[in-house]
Amino acid sequence: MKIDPQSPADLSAQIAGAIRDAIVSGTLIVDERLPSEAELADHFDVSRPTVREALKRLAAQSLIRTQRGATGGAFVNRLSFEEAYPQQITTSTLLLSMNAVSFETACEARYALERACAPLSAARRTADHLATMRAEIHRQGQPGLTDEAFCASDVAFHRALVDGAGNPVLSYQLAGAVEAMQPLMNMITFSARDRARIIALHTDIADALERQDPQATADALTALEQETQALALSVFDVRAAKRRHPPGPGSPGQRLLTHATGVPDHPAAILSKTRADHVSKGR
Amino acid sequence: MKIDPQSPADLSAQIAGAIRDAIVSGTLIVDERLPSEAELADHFDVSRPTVREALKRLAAQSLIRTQRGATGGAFVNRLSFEEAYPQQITTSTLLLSMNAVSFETACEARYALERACAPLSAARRTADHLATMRAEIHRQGQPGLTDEAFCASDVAFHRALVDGAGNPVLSYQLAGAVEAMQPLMNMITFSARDRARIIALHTDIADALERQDPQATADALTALEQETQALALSVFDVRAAKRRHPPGPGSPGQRLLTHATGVPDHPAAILSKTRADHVSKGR
DNA sequence: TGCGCTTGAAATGCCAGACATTTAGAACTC
DNA sequence: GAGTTCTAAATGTCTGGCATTTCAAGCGCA
Repeated sequence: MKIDPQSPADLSAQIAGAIRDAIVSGTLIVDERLPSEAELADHFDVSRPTVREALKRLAAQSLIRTQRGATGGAFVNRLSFEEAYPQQITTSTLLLSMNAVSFETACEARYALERACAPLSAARRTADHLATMRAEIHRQGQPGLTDEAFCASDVAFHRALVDGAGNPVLSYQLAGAVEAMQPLMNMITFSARDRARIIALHTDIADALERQDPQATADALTALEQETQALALSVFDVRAAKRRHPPGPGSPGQRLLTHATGVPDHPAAILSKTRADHVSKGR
Repeated sequence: MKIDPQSPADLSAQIAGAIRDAIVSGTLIVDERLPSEAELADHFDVSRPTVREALKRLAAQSLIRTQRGATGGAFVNRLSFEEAYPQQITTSTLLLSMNAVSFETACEARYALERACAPLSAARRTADHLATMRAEIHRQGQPGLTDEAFCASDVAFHRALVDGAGNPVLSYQLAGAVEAMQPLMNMITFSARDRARIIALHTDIADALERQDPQATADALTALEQETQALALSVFDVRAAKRRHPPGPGSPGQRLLTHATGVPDHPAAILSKTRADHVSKGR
């Protein structure tokens, strides 16, 4: 494991990269203890703070965890799905909010991915998954529910659908789509949305899953997608009409959000706070 | 923006979390310059090295970039899909290699996601995408091709299929699946695989996409999935037979890889090296 | 012998101060 | 006005040290 002191890149970045490669390639195995900071500093011929910066970079990606004390040190962390979820969601959220992604594109991707789960979920969903979905549908129908709570329930409903497929890899991959896109889409549409219509479509989905009918499940998801797209279109029309100078045909299209344009339409504060950084200690 | 000096969490982790929240919530907008390290140290009432550790954590997640010199500093980074790709792939690779994910589960997820792209790709694939796929098929048929090169070509083929959907969000979400799972799956199967059979199935896929036939595309993908699953089964059978004491019915099943068991079957060194850490400078 | 306490060592967490390097812009010269 | 030099600001790095946490060995005592 070597670094190049002449490289223009930061030493701490180089060191972090070298250690990361060792972890990814399996040279360092799970729960193995890395050399102490002093030993690493000696090995790479740098100072201890530089090594520490490198280790913090790795800790931020949950590749290592650190423990204080006599038998402490840095250990290769067994990256779990639970740990990876919040990072995935944070990254997906920022990708959508910082880039010129149209609502249509995000919505299309989200439902395409969810439809991929439909046949598996129809085949394997347990009674628990169905019960969760029914409960969320019921909650969504209660009067006085805030928009934020409706949005959260919506996410929980779709999470249950995805988890119903019984495939943790799928659930992980979908987490970014469902948990990041859904709240952003809702922020745009929920002020105008017709809750009764959404609830009816959710009921269609749950019914189809209960019957274990994959085609009906996919069709219901498609209907929900079209409903969402149509709703978004009307929202954008209203907004465009409100502006005195509606954007011409050469305009960049409707951005999904906020930060990219510097003109937030809704605060992003309802996004779940994620703290992907601090790795739980212990083995 | 405040931190709690009494918290058991590292100060640098707390500071990184506070700044991350500000970025995700939009309080700090893209390309905005953060206060200098000295000012941050003063604000949070910590030393400069501690602030630096926090900034390195954020840099490791591509949330900020740093610039040296008179007008330098730390800037909120516009997270691009290109930057997020390698992180996504590294994370997916480690999730698969460090956890007890069965080959069957990973394969199922991978093809479910890819089938989600099929209808979109059938509708929108350009001549370029088709040409890429045909070229990769041709390369796969050349004699003397190493297993690693065949694997790389396989990945390129499926990337073209996914990109054909013309949806950057989908392409990003699929990157983890295709680029991380495919090489791992190939490492298990490529020694035994029947290249001619794979090439025939790839040709079926390309043909279906050329005809813009979504159902045929999905069916061809399903056929490829079944071929892969069957191939994996036979590989596992052979391996089990080679062991003097084959695992009993209560065994944990066939793990996808390597690190989890500490007994690598194949070196993971062919995984593409990713350097998700060092953010390119400049705006 | 066995239990509990003390103490030491090892490791990370944190700090102070300093120097090196890079870079943009101001100031200056021609 | 163009080119050059100088300067200041900021990050990158190092030295050295202290604080804190944690385990384990050693010791005393019953």
